[in-house]
Amino acid sequence: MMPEHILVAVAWPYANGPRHIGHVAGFGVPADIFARYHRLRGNRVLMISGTDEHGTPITLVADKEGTTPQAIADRYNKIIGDDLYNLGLSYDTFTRTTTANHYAVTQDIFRTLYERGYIIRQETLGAFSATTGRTLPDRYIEGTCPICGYDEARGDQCDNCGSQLDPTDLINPRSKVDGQPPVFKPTEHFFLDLPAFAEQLRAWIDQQGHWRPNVRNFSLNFLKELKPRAITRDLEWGVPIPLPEYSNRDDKKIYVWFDAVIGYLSASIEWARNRGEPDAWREWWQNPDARHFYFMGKDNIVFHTVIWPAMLLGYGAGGQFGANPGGKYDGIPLQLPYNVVSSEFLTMEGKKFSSSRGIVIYVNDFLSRYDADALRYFLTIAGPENQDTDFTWAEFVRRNNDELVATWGNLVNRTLSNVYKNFGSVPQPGPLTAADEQVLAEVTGGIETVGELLAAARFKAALSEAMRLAAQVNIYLSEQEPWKVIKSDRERAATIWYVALRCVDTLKIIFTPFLPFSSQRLHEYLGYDGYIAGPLRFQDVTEADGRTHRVLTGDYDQWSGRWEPSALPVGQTLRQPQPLFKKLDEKVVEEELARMQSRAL
RNA sequence: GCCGGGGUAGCUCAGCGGUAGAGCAAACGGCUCAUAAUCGUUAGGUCGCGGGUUCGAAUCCCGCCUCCGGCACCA
Repeated sequence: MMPEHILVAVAWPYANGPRHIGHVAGFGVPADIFARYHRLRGNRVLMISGTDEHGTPITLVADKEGTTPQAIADRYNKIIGDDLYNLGLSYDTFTRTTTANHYAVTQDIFRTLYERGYIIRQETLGAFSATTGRTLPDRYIEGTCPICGYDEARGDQCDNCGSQLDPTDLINPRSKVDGQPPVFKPTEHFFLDLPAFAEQLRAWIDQQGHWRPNVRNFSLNFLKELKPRAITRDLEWGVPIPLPEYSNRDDKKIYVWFDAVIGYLSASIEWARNRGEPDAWREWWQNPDARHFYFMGKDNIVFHTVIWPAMLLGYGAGGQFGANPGGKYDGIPLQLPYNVVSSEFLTMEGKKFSSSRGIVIYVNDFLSRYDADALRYFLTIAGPENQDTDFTWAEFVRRNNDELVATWGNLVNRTLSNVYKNFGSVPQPGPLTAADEQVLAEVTGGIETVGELLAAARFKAALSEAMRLAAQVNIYLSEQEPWKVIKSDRERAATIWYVALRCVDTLKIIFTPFLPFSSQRLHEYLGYDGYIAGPLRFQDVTEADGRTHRVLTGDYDQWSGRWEPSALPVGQTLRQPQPLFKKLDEKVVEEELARMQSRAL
């Protein structure tokens, strides 16, 4: 089978603070499982993302700390990058939106859309901060609701009566940031002409029968009331507008969302350049057979199903980057998303995550006490794949101890301990019985069944099936009782343990996308060398302007793992095994709840 | 308010037109190689409420209750 080109496009974490486990549950972990699976299958995967570093919230954090937006972005780019590395998220390129490359690609898309008439100018009445002169987004304006009299209504809606509002509707409007009344004045903005693409988008989305129904329905509905959308803001922090009259102005920039989605393309271009093959990204973006999978939370659906596709349609095969005169992909437009995999939300002990109220567990804090695979297991088996789900410490401990440790960890440990102690290497089997053949066939079948579920982005079902297969091997061992058999018939015991080892070795591959760290350790206990999948590394990239930034990447071409059944050689020497996972004390629940309580004070 | 998605065993969830399912928790039993891990058996639900379509409805339709999300300048 020809290797497929798969683009795994992961939502860009916003760099105004550390990210909590809800963020990585929604897109990071699922996307990584998907990417790892496809790499094991031998497909050519390009997994890209980065930190999203423009926009109002970062400027507010900077103001509060008396520093620059760039300093804030630098700090959280580092923390978030470290988190993703520690979680084993195997990005080909995890970069950032403040690179010269990203600015160039963003401006190319803006300029191309503008020249083709898809970006139009319009004057609007904007709200500005009286103290800083910057745009005050509707959400940052508070006042009394003209309908119900609630005095903490926001500029976009009243949380008390639910009415849709304009900031100018509010009685006694004031900035949420400094309490001053906002200044309203006319300002020119650029609008993306979304209605120009409405029919094309509708026809395209109609054909996407493989999308999750909520994604498709929601997007089609969104198309019904499509209006031009402002893509600039009165802000000094952002990508400059690439038009002569704005080149020297520092008060109007491209809106963060417009540049953030372009990151999928700019990061791909950066990946190719860093690799020394500047046109390599075209194999994913202009190859008609490539498939693009986007992973994000449900709040971001329309940016990926409507707005970004509209931008891509408008850009087509043009611009400075898209054009490939005389090249292999001359005149071929950029690819639209193949699937948009949206997750629901994770809640924390029954409540919404809230940094300000202390209802939160940050990724780095979590990983300082617990293993990445334990978190990856929980977020996959109990995560918000199809509906909102709740993270509780009690459930985390229970799933870790009763499922991960007891079923899979114990199967590995009892098998390796027995074989290591009694044989030291993979034993030579005698003739296989029907029971032996059956368990081998069932586990081998998992390569197919779990693989199909992974390809369909049904991660919860895929991991459940893998766990069921591990339980099947535990049943097999209970029935065969090799620890008894060895006392009278060493050859038969050797056969049983050989079968169990083969099953464990196949399950190791099946579990690798979900649990890469423990699978690697198991790989070594089984006597193999090299990396089954990994490792990740950081790379420092210096651009033409002399600035340097750090990119998370990895040498994934070197992976030795293949999505195939075990071919464990008889006689291979095992290494001394250790338990794969840590059993957690029940006291962890109380400790963590107390920790959360103290943060809330 | 409008749009979308949920409400199924004590808990977490799967099923989405053809005799109610899984894991965990519970009760009992087996095993003791393994991180007291494991294996088996049992028990447990008028599938949010009310109507309708159908030979047959968790599953389709209508209404209602309730929870979550989105609603265009939060990202």
